[in-house]
Amino acid sequence: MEREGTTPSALAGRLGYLLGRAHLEHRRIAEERLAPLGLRGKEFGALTILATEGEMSQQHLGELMGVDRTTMVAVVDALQSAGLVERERDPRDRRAYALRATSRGRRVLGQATTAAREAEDAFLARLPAADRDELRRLLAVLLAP
Amino acid sequence: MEREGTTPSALAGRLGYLLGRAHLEHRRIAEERLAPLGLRGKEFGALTILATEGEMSQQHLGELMGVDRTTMVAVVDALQSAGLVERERDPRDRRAYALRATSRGRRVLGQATTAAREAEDAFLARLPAADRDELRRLLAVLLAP
DNA sequence: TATTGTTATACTCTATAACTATA
DNA sequence: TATAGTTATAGAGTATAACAATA
Repeated sequence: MEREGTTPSALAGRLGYLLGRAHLEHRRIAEERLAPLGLRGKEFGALTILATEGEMSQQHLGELMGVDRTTMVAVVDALQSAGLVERERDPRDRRAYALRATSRGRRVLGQATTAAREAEDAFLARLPAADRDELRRLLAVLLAP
Repeated sequence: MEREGTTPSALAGRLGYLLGRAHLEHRRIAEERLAPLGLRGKEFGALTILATEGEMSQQHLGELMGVDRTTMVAVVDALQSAGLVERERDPRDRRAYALRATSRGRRVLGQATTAAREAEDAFLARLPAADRDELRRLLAVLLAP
């Protein structure tokens, strides 16, 4: 897709169209704000999970994110090159890594979290606060297991 | 992405994550229901616009959909091969087409619209009716011009 | 000169298959 | 045998550049 444009009335009520456009537009804003920190969206998500939930394998991290393990290699490569995540072998299973956010990773994550919140606020600017929470709630219900 | 899985608590409130997962899941269901009719999501969207708003050029159709004109070529090719859309030159500007849904196109669109509504219902199954409308309303506000 | 549709091409994203090292 | 990580590779999907026909 190329531009934002206006919603054609024929698609105005189509959920797929609305979700697709909203997702694309939010991602555009979020990637723009994360770029100065050297982070892509997936890297930010991975760093968030590692900092919040502690050490885990690449495979498990990928499962939590809904990303294939082959895709996770490049994501963790990027985080490691930037010094935000460390790869250590898990002593209980030396096939797997114990991935860990570095202190620098936690510091950058703090800035990235602020940037992400600003991106959300920019994207949600047209909605009053109550509606923002309602949108999050509705989406969370749809994705609940 | 590969599977559905559960939402990791660290990302549960992240709008980008919620929108991305919701969009992906809805598209999965919708493409599944449209496939028996020989339609992809974009083809369904293009056919809907043409049937609703009348003849227009490929360029204009692409702009309404938020899709590049080079991408529209294959979309319209598919619709034309299936006999759902006709390409005629616009007599007022012979560089452009006047794209038109055929009667067969309108007939298939009727079935496809039913399939799309069923897909939306399946996706929204967890939400009461009032919340479904609310979700659509909130997304529409965010995308308003 | 500019624009519509087209093609060739390249780039991004992601998954499948096959490898290695461990289990 | 099976699994974690890796690589090579292939397939979508989409965009950029260049072209022909028309304006």
